[in-house]
Amino acid sequence: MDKSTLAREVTQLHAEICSALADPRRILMLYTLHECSRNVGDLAVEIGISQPATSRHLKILKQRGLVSATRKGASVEYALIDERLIQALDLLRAVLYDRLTQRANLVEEAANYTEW
Amino acid sequence: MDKSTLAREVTQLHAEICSALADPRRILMLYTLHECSRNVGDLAVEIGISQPATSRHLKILKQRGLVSATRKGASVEYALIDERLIQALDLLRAVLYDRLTQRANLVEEAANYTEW
DNA sequence: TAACTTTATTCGCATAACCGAATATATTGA
DNA sequence: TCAATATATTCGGTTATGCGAATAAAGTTA
Repeated sequence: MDKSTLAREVTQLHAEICSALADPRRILMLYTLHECSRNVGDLAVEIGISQPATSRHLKILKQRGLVSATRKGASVEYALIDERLIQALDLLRAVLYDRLTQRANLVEEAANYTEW
Repeated sequence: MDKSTLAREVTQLHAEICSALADPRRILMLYTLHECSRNVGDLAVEIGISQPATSRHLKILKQRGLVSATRKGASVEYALIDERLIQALDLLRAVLYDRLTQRANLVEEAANYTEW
């Protein structure tokens, strides 16, 4: 594998990590697991989705190396792998907030905007 | 709109930003635009994809508020909106590198692994 | 206006992602 | 082993995303 092929592979993996983040439930899961590790059932209740859906989302996060899974008796405890995932999410959220704030200011300034 | 509805909306937008990052070409575009702003044609050459594909990817990045577009005569110059997007991408790439390095070390340590 | 350059969009299609429902697997404890 | 609990997977169908090819639209210059 030559250098540019390697770079392409890494960028592909980079995109796969991002696509693991590209779902609101999975983002909530990561923030929730950042508080503390949890098993599937508790996480399902916390996020408000079904057990199979929770399990499938966790599988995706695990495949991409974002969470770890440890069996604890009958249940499986999932944990956030790396604090930097939260840092990255926070940065993106900050960009988002700036965008919303900016838009809100425009609305204030121009009262003829009735919806946005 | 109540508080939890708002939170859900924001998380949805958060996920939409992440999904804008969930493609290797778009990641390359953001890193490329971080060097300097470019028009569509130059970016297409740099990334190595067609002009229509480039335009479509840029449309997605623009819709999600990640790049800006400024017409400069016949061409349109695209620019990165926010440095923090690169910081976020770098953090995710660092997590990825750690994962790859860790895996490589395991391979070194256990010579009976022939593929990974 | 006509020819040219640059960018954006549409169309038809293929693939990937996601869901609910049902079911399978794993673990514990009686 | 059997019942109960916890987790994971499969199935079928829907929606979202991506592409190339063709075409439209916008801007420039003669």
